[in-house]
Amino acid sequence: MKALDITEVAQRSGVPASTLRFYEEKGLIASIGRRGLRRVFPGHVLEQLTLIAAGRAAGFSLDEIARMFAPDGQPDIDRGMLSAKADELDATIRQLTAMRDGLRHAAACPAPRHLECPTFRRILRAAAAGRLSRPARLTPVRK
Amino acid sequence: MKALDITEVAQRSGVPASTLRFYEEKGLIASIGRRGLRRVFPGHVLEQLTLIAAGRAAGFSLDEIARMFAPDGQPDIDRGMLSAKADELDATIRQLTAMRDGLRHAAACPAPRHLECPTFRRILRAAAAGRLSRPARLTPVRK
DNA sequence: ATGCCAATTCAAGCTGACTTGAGGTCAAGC
DNA sequence: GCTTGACCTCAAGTCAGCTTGAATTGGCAT
Repeated sequence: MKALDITEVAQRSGVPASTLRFYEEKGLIASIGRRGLRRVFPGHVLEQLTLIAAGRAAGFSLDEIARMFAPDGQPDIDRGMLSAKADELDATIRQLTAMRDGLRHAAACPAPRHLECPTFRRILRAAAAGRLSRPARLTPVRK
Repeated sequence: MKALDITEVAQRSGVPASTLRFYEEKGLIASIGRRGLRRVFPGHVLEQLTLIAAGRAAGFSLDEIARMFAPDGQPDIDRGMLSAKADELDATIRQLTAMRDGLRHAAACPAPRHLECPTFRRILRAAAAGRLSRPARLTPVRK
């Protein structure tokens, strides 16, 4: 796979150069040299970046993601960790679903005080019940 | 509903007093007076805290929660906004569901390299494609 | 050989949601 | 009336994940 300099990586991946440098510093990706001042990355860095984005989307921290890569950049994913995360996501999904239903109900319910509406209270309980553990951040809030 | 001082609220809700003060400063909850130095809150603050927790669980920021609910816990903003939020949550839920399925697959898949597994790649694409919108944070990382 | 321009380094700053610490105050118990 | 202890205020610190700014460097075109 062809080598790409940092600007090309930034353009193709949509990840800002500053973030690429930051990720390199953190050990999430590795450059294979320089072209003048410019970092040069191996072509597969693009897939790594996709993986990183997906991991972030699933709620992994950068540190956790870093732990998933072997030193050579090959994914070395702990399967137990993956299913643990899947379980976490399941809990999150249930919670979000309850919240969504709560919001829909609140939007439709004519009761003057939602906290007194039994349906809303039931939904609240459900939403508050399971404790999630990690953010599922997405949309890098790129403006 | 009976008034509670800050310590009682903290004990019953599990929310630290420092956080209660912080929430009050932010306008998310309101005290109704003092008993000596101590803030006194109306009894329904407990339900408001539940609502706040649920909102945080669903990925709303404190500011958003403040905007969605009047200080008394009544949904304040127009119903259109509430259903818009519900729609947002729906998108997030679909995304997380795809991600969860991806993780489960990765945990089970015997392929030596996930990046070479077609299913995993498809899931990666899906995860990278749809952009979630918000974090779903919970478990206040209370140690 | 001389500039230009973009990339580099390093430190500092930013946002969100709190927590922590220093120093002050108040009601209550002895 | 004095000590005690919990709460008070206000400022500063923390953590993650980046971004921004200042000063520097190096390839490329003239």
